[in-house]
Amino acid sequence: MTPFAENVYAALRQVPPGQVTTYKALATALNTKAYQAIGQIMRRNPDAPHTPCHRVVASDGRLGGFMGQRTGSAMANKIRLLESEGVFVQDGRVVDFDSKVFTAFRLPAADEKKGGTK
DNA sequence: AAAAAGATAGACG
DNA sequence: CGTCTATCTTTTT
Repeated sequence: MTPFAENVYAALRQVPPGQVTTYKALATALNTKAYQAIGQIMRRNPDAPHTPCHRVVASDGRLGGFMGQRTGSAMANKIRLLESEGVFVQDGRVVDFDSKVFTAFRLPAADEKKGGTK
């Protein structure tokens, strides 16, 4: 597990159901510009399905590319999952995306070291 | 160790 | 609207 990925998960995990985040938001939360790097980690998803990569969308509100394909019935299955959380997707785009984008990350890279209480 | 690829975003014409 | 570049990490050879 890479430290960077850990931060990505920490931020992604902060996204509540019914909401979605964008690569840009994650990158900003991690104080980095590697939008692709974040997507890269998602693609491998070393911590799947613990990491809701389907909850991450492009800055335009589009789904982007999840299972390695921007189109396909397989992706439709993922969309169905989002609907279950309250995130509807139409035409490959998130409905009311502007109101569902979550960018209030708590800056996990700050010091989520977890040492517990001590 | 080095090189290539990757699910983006932004800017320019 | 379409095309190109910049950015960082991960993975593979």
